[in-house]
Amino acid sequence: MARRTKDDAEKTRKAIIDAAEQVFFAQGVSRSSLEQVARAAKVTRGAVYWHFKNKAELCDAMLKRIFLPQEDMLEKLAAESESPLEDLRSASIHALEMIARDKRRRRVVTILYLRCEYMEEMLGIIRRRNASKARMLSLSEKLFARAKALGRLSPCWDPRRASQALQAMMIGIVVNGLEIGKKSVFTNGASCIEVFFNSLQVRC
Amino acid sequence: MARRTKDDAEKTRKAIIDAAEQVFFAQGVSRSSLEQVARAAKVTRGAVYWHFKNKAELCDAMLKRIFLPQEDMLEKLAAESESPLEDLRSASIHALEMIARDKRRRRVVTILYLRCEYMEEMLGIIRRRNASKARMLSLSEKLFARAKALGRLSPCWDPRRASQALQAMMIGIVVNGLEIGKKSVFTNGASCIEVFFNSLQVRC
DNA sequence: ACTTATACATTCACTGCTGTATGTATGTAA
DNA sequence: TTACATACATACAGCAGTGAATGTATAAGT
Repeated sequence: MARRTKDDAEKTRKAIIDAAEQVFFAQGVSRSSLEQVARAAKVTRGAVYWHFKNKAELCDAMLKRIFLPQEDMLEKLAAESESPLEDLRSASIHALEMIARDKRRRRVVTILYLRCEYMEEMLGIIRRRNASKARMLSLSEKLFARAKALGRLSPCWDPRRASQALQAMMIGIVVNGLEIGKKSVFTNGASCIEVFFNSLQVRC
Repeated sequence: MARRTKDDAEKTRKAIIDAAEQVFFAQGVSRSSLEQVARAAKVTRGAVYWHFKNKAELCDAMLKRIFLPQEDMLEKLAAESESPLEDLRSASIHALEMIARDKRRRRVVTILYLRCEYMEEMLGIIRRRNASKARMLSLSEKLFARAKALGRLSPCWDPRRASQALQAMMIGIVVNGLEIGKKSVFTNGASCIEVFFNSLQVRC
C-alpha cells in the first residue's frame, strides 16, 4: 500500500494506539515490541515509526487520549460551590463510575499503574499525574474548608485531613480495582465513598 | 577468585540482592540488565547466574525478604480481640510506620508497585499480594463486626463497608506515599487513619 | 499534467542482553 | 593426598529489538 488520505492516516494512527493499548495491557509495556504492536494494528513497524518517534512517544499519545481519575474530578468541581460536600461526593462517585464504565480508560490506567515502569521517559506523565493530584488535593481542601465554614463538616475532621483521606481512599479504590480487575470493586468503592461522606457530615 | 566458604557465598548472594534493589529501584526492573546488577554487587554475571536462574528468580528472592504492608497488619491482629477497633487502628498505624521507617521495605515495595510490570513471571508475587489482601479484608471485616456487636461501631458503617474503606485508605496512603516519595506522606496518612477511626467510633 | 510531500513498507546494520558452556581455583570429605 | 563439589569468572553464540535508510505508490497542490 502507499499513501492514504489524511483521514486514512488518522485512522491508522488511531489503530496503532488502539493496538498498543491491547498489547501493552496484555504483556506490559517493556515486554511488548513495536513489531507486535504493528502486527496487532495490521501495519508494519514502518507505519509505527512514521507516526511516533519511539515507544515512549506512543505511550504518551496513548495516555493523552484519556482522563485520569483526578482530572475527571477537577472537571466537575468549582471552588466556590455552595454545597461543597455534595459536590465532592458526586465528583468522586462520578470519577469511579467513569473508570468502571469505560473499558479503554480502565485499560490505560491499568497500564499506567501496573504494566509500566515509571522512569525518565515517563517524566511527562508523572508530572501530569502529580500536578492533577496536587491540584485536586488543594481544591478539595478548599471545599472542605468551605464546608467547615458552613458548619457542615464534622468536628472530627479538619479540611486538610479530610482532603488527604479522600484522596487516599480514591487512589486505593482505583488501584485495588485495577489489581483485582473486577468492576464490582469500583461499585463497592463508590458505596464506601458514600458512607464516608455521610460520616463526614455529622458531629462526633 | 575461586571458591569461597558457605558464609562467603551467602554474603555474595545478599550482596547481589542488595544490588538488585538499588539498580531496580533506580532504573526499573526491565531496563536493568543482570550485568548492571552484577557490577553493582562487585561480582560478574557468572555469580548472579550461579545464585539465581534468571532475573525473575532474583526478583522473587528480593521480594521474599520483606513483609508487605498487609502482612505486617496480619501479624499484629487476632480475630478474637476484645478491642477490635483499637487493634485495627494500631495495626494500621504500625504498618505505615514500618514502611515509613524501613528504607529497604520502601524501596522494594516501590519496585513492586512502580518499577516493575506484573506479568506471568510475577505470578507468585501477585498471588501472595492478593492472598494477604483477601485475608486482611476478611479479618478486618470480622473485627468490625465484633466492634458492631460490642456497640462500638458507628451506625453509619457496616462491617463490610468499613473494612473496604480501611483497605482502600491504606492502599491509597501507601501508593501515594511511594509515588510522592516522601516519608511525610506516611505520617500524614497515619493521622488520617487516626481521625478515620475516631469517626468510626461515634454514632451518626 | 507535473511535481512534491506524504504515508507507509521493506531492508539493514547495529547493539545489548540473555543463557550457556567452559575454565579455574579453592574448600571439603575420604 | 586425591577426588570431587562448589563458587565463581570468562568466553561465546544467538537473538530480539531498535532506529535509520531506502523504496514506493499515491494524494495534494499548482
